[in-house]
Amino acid sequence: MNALRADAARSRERILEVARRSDPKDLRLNEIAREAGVGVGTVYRHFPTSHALVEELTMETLGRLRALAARASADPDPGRGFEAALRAVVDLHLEAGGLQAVLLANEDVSEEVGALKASIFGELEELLRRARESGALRRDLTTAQVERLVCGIEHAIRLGEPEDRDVFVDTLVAGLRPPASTAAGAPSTR
Amino acid sequence: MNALRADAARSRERILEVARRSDPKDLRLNEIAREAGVGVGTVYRHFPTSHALVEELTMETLGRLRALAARASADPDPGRGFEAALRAVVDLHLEAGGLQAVLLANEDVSEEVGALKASIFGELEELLRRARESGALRRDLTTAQVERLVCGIEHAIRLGEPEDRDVFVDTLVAGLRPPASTAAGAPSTR
DNA sequence: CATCAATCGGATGAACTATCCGCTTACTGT
DNA sequence: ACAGTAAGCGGATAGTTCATCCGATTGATG
Repeated sequence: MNALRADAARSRERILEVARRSDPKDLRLNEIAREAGVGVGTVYRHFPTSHALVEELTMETLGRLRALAARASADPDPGRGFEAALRAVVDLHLEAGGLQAVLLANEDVSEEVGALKASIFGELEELLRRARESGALRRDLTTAQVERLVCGIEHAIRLGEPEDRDVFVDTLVAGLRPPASTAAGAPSTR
Repeated sequence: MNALRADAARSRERILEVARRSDPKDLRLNEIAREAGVGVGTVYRHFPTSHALVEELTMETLGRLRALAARASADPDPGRGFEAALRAVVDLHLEAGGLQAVLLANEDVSEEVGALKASIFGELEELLRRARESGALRRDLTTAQVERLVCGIEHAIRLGEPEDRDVFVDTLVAGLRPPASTAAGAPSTR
């Protein structure tokens, strides 16, 4: 279907290569065009929006996120799986600056991205459901809300030094546990 | 010292009035000039940077923040004072969009703002110190870090609906408590 | 009311976005 | 090998917003 012409594929690669070195939160398409030795029109042909470009840059990260969610879901201990996933997800956010924008967007440019996101959210929904049932996660938080809290922590870490990461994530993890948590006991609905 | 000329004072007021209606995170000085019926140069004369304008807009909020910190410090129960302050501070952040930028800036345009901030931070430092000692706050978090976490929560709330506020703040509050809080020696006054 | 420093206004240039369209080029079939 | 053609390319360009500069204006002062 998408038999890209040879020169087009080359341009696309050039653009992506340059874009990868740029800040995903502040992509200047014209500047990228110049650095990639390509016309502005070419960039806009391949990526009509800077968000489209961010999506493309984030694809690989999305793949890793899905794998990570699957692995966490497979953990026999939902609480442990959940916490591990949480930490890994925060790391992913910190590595890939565009992840937050891609995950939060409710409209996706690329269908591939949309499908990946749906798959990821499905997996996470299931993971969190089990975490809630096992008493590892507050019952009054939806998956979408947890996602936003992760974005908040990402924001907080970016405001300061990377060294904040561990304490901040610890803080988040602790905050997500049910209040008045009694170790491993039954969730006892408060 | 600052005997502002009559017309200058008038312009200044006009500008501030218009600016108060704008989004503090996205001030367009040229647009404000137009709406205020004033030349662009006039705006830039009074506020050389959009940050300077934000500072001015945030002055009142800073005053409220200081009062709030003082009140919390006066609470005989440091834990309760701390938690109350935390909730109020988050509210302040949500009301005044520019607060985060002003608090996080390490260089202040206005000396008045600098002095206010210093006073506030001093008060908060003391409040948090007592909170830590009383076991209401993790010992491995500095005041600056807590401030960043508050900014993170603000970010998370803004990503979604305002209804998230209460749960999110609960989450933060819970996360800030010392880990393994085995109620041992917990001074809780309830 | 003459003087002048403070203030004003907006023309202006720089930076960036995003579109449009004539020119060029890689593929296809013969 | 080569002509035909659709896909792709490049960059001129119009539209924005930012921030500066400076000649014209005006409020304060003696």
